[in-house]
Parts: sequence; structure tokens; C-alpha cells
Amino acid sequence: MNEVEKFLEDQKVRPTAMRILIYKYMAQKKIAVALTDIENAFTKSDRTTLYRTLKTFEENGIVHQIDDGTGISKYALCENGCNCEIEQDLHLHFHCSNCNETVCLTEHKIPHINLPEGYLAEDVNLVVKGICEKCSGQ
Amino acid sequence: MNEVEKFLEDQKVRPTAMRILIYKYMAQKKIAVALTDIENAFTKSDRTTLYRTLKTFEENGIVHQIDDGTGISKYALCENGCNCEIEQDLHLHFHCSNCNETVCLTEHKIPHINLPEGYLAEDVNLVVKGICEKCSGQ
DNA sequence: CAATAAATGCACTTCCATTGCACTAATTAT
DNA sequence: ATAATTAGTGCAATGGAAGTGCATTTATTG
Ligand SMILES: [Mn+2]
Ligand SMILES: [Mn+2]
Ligand SMILES: [Zn+2]
Ligand SMILES: [Zn+2]
Repeated sequence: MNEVEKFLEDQKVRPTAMRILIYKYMAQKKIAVALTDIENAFTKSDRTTLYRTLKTFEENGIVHQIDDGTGISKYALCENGCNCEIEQDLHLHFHCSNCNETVCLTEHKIPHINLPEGYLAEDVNLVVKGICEKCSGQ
Repeated sequence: MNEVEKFLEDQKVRPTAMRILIYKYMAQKKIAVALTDIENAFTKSDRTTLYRTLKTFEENGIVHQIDDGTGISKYALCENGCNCEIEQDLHLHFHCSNCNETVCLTEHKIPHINLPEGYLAEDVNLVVKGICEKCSGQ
């Protein structure tokens, strides 16, 4: 049993052929992917399967869903040992308005946000839109 | 000519009956509203008109659109003399997972975000999800 | 008053997320 | 090993919200 399979099992996800492929696909990408991206990469499989795979991955802490403001959900693998649910471990996301790519800036944690009296924070989403390194470089 | 009419004209928006009503509706609300909210409040008017009114308002600095992560666009009146476009004037938004309401926290400006070399920020969206003052109070 | 421009209403489209249900593959119990 | 059960997959359909084309009405201007 290879490494990916073992990892999925550790996360309580059965390592089916499709799941292994999707995992590897995401691992090799440096940017966040949309369901449609995966769909285009695996035309043999059905959209529903891919959709539910992402949900399963998300529920088991393998990927996190990213709302980058485009209206299209993106997904990216979680960092090794990341705790996305915990406020202290949330990082910021960057969406490039030129190439339309979204990246995790995992090094850039979301600062603590002060709220007015009576407000309780459960989750924070911080998205910066602009020009990415690749696009500004030329 | 009353105050609302004058204000709309100042913003280069023709003060039609519908626009005045929508403006007053939003002014009296303390929370951000969705197109559907306005639709329900003005069943006599058509969704398209309301939709385009919001766009017109937005283009002329009367309202700002809010992406609170629910997938449904919300709108709120801009503060007097606010400059939503400018990064320094961006405030944070709070979405209550209990009552599902979204509010502008206009006092809480978005802190400056450091980005890696090569990244250029054009816009920042910061949304905190949790329990609002009203809902935590009981 | 006529000509022009702006605003409105209706119908329709698009896009993505999501679900129900049938079918197949894998796991567990007998 | 075979049957029973559970999990995964595929197809078809639905739903919600944003957005557009065009005809009609209303307001503005010459
Ligand atoms: Mn991320
Ligand atoms: Mn606001
Ligand atoms: Zn880019
Ligand atoms: Zn609330």
C-alpha cells in the first residue's frame, strides 16, 4: 500500500481509485482548484462523484473549501497537521484578478479580529484580491 | 424636493419613485439586505428593476455589495462620505450563523495585510462568521 | 408637440451547487 | 464461499441566484 492510500485511511477515508487520483491531482497543483477543474481533468468520471469526493475530503480534514469571492468554490489540500477549524490556524487566500487563480498563503495567518461587545467569532474568511506574483512579474 | 431626492441627484442618480422607496427601505434597515429581501418588500415591482437599481446605486457610491460567504449578495448603504473603493476605508462584515443576518461593522476597518513579494493587493474582503450581539444576548 | 433617452417589466438563459434514485463494488456476517 | 449489508458511483433532474435581450412605458430635451 502506497503513501497516499495510507494517508487516506488514516483520515478515515476509503482509498478508492478515484479518490487516490483526485488526491494526487490536487497534490501536484500549487493552486486551489474548482470542481470544474477536476471535472476537466477526469472526463471519465462523473461530476457527482468528484463533487462528493471533495465533500468527503473536506469532512475528513483532507481539503478545505475556499470562498474566494468569485462565486465558484475552490478547494485545496490542507497543510500537514493543519487545523482549519481552529481560528488560530486560519490563513489568508489570494485571488488574482488577472490569471483568475486562487492560492493559499498558508504562512500568512489571519490576525485576531476585535469585535464589538456581544459578538462571538466562529470563523473568519480573509481574501485579498489583486495581482499575483506570477502576473506582476512581467 | 426632499432630502433623499436631493441626495440621489447629488450622486448622479435620477430619483425615480422606485429608487426613492428602495433607498428609504435600506436606510431604515440596520442590516445588509439581499435582492430577495427587497423583492419581498416591493412585490409590485419587478425583480429586474430592483436588481438594476442596486447596480446603479453601487456604481454611484450609494451602496456597497457584500459577499458574506452565504452565496447570496447583500447590499448596504455606504456611510456618509465613505470611500469603499479605497483599501484604507474597507470595513469588516459580520454574518450571524444563528439569525443569518449580515451587518456592516463600519467602525472596524480592515487591518493592513502583508503579502509575499510580488503580490499586489487591490481589494480585501474580511468576513467574520459567528453569533451576533442580538443572538448571543439571550 | 415631436424626438430622444432613460427606466421598467417580462421572459428567458446561464451557471453552479445539490439531490434522488438506481446500479455497482466492496465489506462484513453467516 | 455465499449472502447480506454498506459504501461508492453514475445519470438525470432540480433549485437558486445572477444576468441579458427586447418590447413597453415614462421622463427629458429640443
Ligand atoms: Mn487555503
Ligand atoms: Mn459594509
Ligand atoms: Zn495571476
Ligand atoms: Zn444573529
